[in-house]
Amino acid sequence: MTDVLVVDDDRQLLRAFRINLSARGYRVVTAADGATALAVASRHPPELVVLDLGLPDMHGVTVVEGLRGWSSAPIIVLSARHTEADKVDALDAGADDYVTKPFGMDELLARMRAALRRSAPAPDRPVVTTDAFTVDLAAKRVTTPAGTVRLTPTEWQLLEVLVRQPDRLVPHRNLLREVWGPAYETETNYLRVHLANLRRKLERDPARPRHLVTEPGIGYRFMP
Amino acid sequence: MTDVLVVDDDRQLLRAFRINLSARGYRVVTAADGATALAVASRHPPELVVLDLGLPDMHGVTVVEGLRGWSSAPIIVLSARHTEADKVDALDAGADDYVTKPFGMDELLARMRAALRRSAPAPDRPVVTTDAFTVDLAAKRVTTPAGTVRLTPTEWQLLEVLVRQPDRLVPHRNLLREVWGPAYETETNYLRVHLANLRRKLERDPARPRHLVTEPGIGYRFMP
DNA sequence: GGTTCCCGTTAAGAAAATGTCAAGATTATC
DNA sequence: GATAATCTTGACATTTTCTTAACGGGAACC
Repeated sequence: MTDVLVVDDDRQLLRAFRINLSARGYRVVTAADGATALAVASRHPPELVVLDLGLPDMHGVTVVEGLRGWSSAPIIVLSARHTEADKVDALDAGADDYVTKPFGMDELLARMRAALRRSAPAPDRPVVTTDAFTVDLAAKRVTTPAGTVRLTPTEWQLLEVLVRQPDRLVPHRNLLREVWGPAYETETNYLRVHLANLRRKLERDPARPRHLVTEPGIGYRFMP
Repeated sequence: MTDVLVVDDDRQLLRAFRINLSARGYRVVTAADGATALAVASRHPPELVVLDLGLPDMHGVTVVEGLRGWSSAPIIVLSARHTEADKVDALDAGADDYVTKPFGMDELLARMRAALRRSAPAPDRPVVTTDAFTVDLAAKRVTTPAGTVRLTPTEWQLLEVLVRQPDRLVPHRNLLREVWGPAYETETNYLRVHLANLRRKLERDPARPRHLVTEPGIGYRFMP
């Protein structure tokens, strides 16, 4: 089952999408504006995004950039604007396709299949292993030498953001924004507490973390 | 240099493509019908194909299928036909995008970039290397022959300002302003201390810096 | 030869960030 | 609606980083 996020402020259209896509075996999540789209996406990472550029709260290209910061899922942009400049902007921001309204549902479905086919050879690995634990992002499972570990929802989101970008230093702000939302960008307490919990569950020696590393004053880093 | 195969029976259009794409750094190969397209492609495998569906000798979809038999290069289809069925057929045959004529060259170029981006194997990050260390600004990682080095926040900011302008002399004032703020433009002490720390961590012989060079009385310079 | 200026080095105290813990609040689950 | 699980919040000890000041060396200049 493929997770699809549909972002549009037209409730009518959202309903049509939900019906059409569900009937074809997609699991559909919807959002009516850019902010909730980004929040929903980070909470529930989609495998494909259908994004209307005309959103009430922010420019669609901003949403594309926000998603591309951490996700490589294909993004199909919908828009009523036909000018070349609009298309070039959206595509260069990281969108995979640009469909102008009005469009046929069959065409959009075909474009979705093409985008998914192309992204299928998976730029992001489903499983990541270290010498202390193994993370299966698709199955949402973590195993250590001691056995399977239970993670809370927040712990999962944190771990996912870090694991999706191995060796990369993720600033506090990014972590907080992607897990808790833009309003919590200063709550570094949360990070300390939940990172500590993650370490206690995953690291061989939680007092000396080797895979979930602190970079004081900046953020955290996952090292395989 | 990216190899592009353009298939179209319109000589005029082929000429336009050759000029436009060559000017943007693509290496262009052309074919006027399906048979020669397949022959040329197998002899000289392209990294992207622009394919007009209206060919004199065979149906464009047949060409798509022929290419997909062995190549996974992105295929962008051009067509004068707007019906949904045509688009669905071409996309489901393995095409990555479907552009209807008439189209703008800027849009097509943007779609080519998007397709190539998606088919690219590894999104290589921009890194700066010297013979003593390597800086990955995106991941915030520095590696030396001895291994990875940990930098403090101010050390990172300093290094970033310098590395972003290779070979360029950055005055004290600029460094201080960008790292500490406009109120600290005279605190050259800070520079001495933190530059020394950077050198100790990065330079082969910190007493004789070869990459983080002092320009007495003026500022500092990063030399790759 | 001495003075001055600029720079590198060092170390100690101040400041800031982090890890840890536990209790209360919230949410989920049955 | 009760119970369990999870999250938030605040306090405190610890670690890391930054600031600050002092000292010495080297080059330019008188």
